[in-house]
Amino acid sequence: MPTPTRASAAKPTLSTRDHVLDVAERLAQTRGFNGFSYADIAAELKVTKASLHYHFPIKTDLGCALIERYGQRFGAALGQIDASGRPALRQLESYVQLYTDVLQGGRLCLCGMLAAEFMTLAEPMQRALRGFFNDNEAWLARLMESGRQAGELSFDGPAAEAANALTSALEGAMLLARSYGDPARFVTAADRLLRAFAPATKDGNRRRHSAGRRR
Amino acid sequence: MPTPTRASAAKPTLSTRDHVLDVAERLAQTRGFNGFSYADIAAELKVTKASLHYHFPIKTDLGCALIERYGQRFGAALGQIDASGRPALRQLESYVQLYTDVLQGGRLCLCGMLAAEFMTLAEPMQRALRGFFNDNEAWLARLMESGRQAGELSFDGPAAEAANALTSALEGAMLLARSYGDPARFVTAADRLLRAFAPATKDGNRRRHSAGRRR
DNA sequence: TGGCTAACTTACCTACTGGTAAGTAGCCGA
DNA sequence: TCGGCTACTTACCAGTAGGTAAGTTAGCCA
Repeated sequence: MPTPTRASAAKPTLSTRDHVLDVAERLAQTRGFNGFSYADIAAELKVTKASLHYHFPIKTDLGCALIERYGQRFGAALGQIDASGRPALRQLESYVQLYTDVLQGGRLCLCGMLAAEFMTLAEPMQRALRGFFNDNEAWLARLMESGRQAGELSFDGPAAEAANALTSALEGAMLLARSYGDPARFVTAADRLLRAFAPATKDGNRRRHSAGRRR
Repeated sequence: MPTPTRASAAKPTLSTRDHVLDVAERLAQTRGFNGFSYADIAAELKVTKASLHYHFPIKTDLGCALIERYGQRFGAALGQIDASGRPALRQLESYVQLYTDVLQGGRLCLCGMLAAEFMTLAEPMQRALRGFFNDNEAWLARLMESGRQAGELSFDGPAAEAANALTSALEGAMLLARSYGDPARFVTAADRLLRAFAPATKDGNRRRHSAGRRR
């Protein structure tokens, strides 16, 4: 399969390398980075291990590429939420929906999974991982702070702390929900979290938001 | 080292087997269950791999023993919290402190770590893991429900859901805090969570609890 | 004192791990 | 048409994984 005629559009070949990343990503999100081998990917794509090493000389290269691509996609999704211009609480719901979608595909957040394996990862992967969480938290904190200022969200303390707490809680909820094979567990926990950020109503209660399916 | 004269007290030998579990536990909590091998334990204890296989024929046996012992210790700690007879919010703080202590030792919760690796674990370990989370959630739900009835805690919805959400959030907060090598991140997130369960005061705000060190 | 058992060790096995070296097939631009 | 490049393959490799078989040693009990 020698570069399938490089199609019409862009420059990069958009082929084997991407397929490798797709498979590796799925394996990493379900079994962990230490839970799959080059041989697993090779078997699935019906190529040789050596061909994988051509694209990603050592496994750390593969891991870094995985985090980078995941981070870019995630960033793009956040950009879309931004662009929607909806109220902050709705944007927060969309943010949570990102996690729900991943879990419903039987996966964990790639970076949550890698965080568990953190101590076994080479330093470049550790750095990339922290970068992902930093970007994520920065975006969330910005949303939350502006939401609070607009009176659309309510919480106390620094927005960065609230953002970190929310991300952490979502990562943990994915972990536990998958152990029970029950994504609904995640949705329930996530709803509860979101409710805590809804602004108080006149009677002093917090607004109860959509009990049903969003989106 | 043939059964060190079976000492004075109890029946089991309280020796190599326990040392093996100690080392395996630490490795599992730092590197994950797939992140260490029999050889790692053997090297550290200066015994042969085969001797480990004598105590735990296959790795799944070791894993199950790990979860069982961890669950018993955790259960005992919960029993002590129960027995303290302190107000529910204080008990909740003690519960959180259990997690803080683990993290400060550079470790993750054993079962949180195993939850990440869930899909790679043999069925007996998966069952044992769900058992741990069930027990944990049942204890927490009981505490929270009775705390709510006593007016010492405030939250809405089923106590079991609140319990699941709290445990999930703590597990996730450990994960992220360790990636940053910064246990304070965990403490901050945990404080925020606890605050959400404190009963409302007359002025409609939630009581701000001890910003400093508990315990 | 002689056999039984617990707790090992020595020596080995197969499968798989990440990784490499050297070759090759097809395209592409000069 | 020829050299060079990309994207592979074949054929390896050493190290490590989990696991086993068979022996050894020391205490314990009858």
